[in-house]
Amino acid sequence: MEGRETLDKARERIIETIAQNIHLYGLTASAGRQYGTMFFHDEPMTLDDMTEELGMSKTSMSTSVRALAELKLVERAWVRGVRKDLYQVKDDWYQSFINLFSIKWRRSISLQSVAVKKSLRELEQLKNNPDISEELKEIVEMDINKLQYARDYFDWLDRLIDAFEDHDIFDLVPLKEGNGE
Amino acid sequence: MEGRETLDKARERIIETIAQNIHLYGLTASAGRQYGTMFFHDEPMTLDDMTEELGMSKTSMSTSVRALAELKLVERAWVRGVRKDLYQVKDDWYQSFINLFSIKWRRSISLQSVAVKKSLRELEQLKNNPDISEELKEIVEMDINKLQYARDYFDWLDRLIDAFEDHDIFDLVPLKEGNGE
DNA sequence: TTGTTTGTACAGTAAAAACTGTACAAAGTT
DNA sequence: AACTTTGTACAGTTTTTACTGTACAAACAA
Repeated sequence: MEGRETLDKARERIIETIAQNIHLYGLTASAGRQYGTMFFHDEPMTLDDMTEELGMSKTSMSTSVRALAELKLVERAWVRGVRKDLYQVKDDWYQSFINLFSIKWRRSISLQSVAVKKSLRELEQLKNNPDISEELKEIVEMDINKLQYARDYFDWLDRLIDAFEDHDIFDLVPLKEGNGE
Repeated sequence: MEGRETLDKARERIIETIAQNIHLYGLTASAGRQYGTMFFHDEPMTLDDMTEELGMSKTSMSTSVRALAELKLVERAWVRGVRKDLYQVKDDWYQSFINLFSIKWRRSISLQSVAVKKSLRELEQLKNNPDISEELKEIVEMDINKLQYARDYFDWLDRLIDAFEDHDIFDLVPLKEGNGE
């Protein structure tokens, strides 16, 4: 087999594997293919480059590169003399993993915490209402327990993400040597 | 407002919030609603109970409870005298979080590691091929570096999940008091 | 055995998501 | 100013996913 062919096959395998697994980041296989392509492309790429490389519409390239950028998997680059928007992958994968939590999980936890706290307040008040039956009160108390558990859990998740963001996680799970942490 | 009504609204808010956020576990909103319903339902539920409660087909309940069980968010329960399959939520949410990584992430990491190692082997061999041009060799060496980085990253992720599974993570990010760890 | 209950495979349908092409606004160029 | 280039909003289409209903196999009951 020709050398360049071997190289391309080796790359293609990685790109396709990324495409098949990036759903863990809530992204589509196409976005994954785009990411993988940029990963091996050593210069920053324009939307037209991606259209060319992936054979998809420029509109698609625009929307999915946006999704990648929102998760900070790629970033814009500036090269003098180039007017088109340029994108390149952010090459710190550890940070990208952390960003998934900082961005997607943090938002989700916040929404869920708000809901839990609101329901908790309502149920605490209901519990103290003297008009409710003993039977209902017992159910309310059980639900309060469940929601307190949920509140603690989301608080823990928040602290976990703090530990990611502060890089304390690397004390517990160290990088290999020579990884520059 | 009637007491029972307050309770139901408080529950409904939580169930809907779970439904809107369970995509982080790769599950559909319907599966989230099913999970939330079971969370507040103190007895284990049958597929027919769920059909009743959620107004969806039994087939749907069957497939989505399967997805929930695969992620170990719910488990089967046995109650003497009941012939139907019974399901209940697993009430350790910390463990459920860990299970997400043990199950979904671990599988994904394994697939990606295999691909990376395979491509790495091919490129190492290509690099040592004396017939390739100097130009190509340089590209190959850069790709090898990238794949070594990827290999190290997946190795780190694997060790991170080990730390989750071994509960070492709770040394770094402790539970609140009274959470039974 | 025959009859009943229960879960799910499978085919078909409905709904949602991904993708494309056109059209246009914003910014740059001459 | 007029013209060009670039990114994206939006409408329409294609593809995928979620969901339903039927049919049936497995397990149990009589």
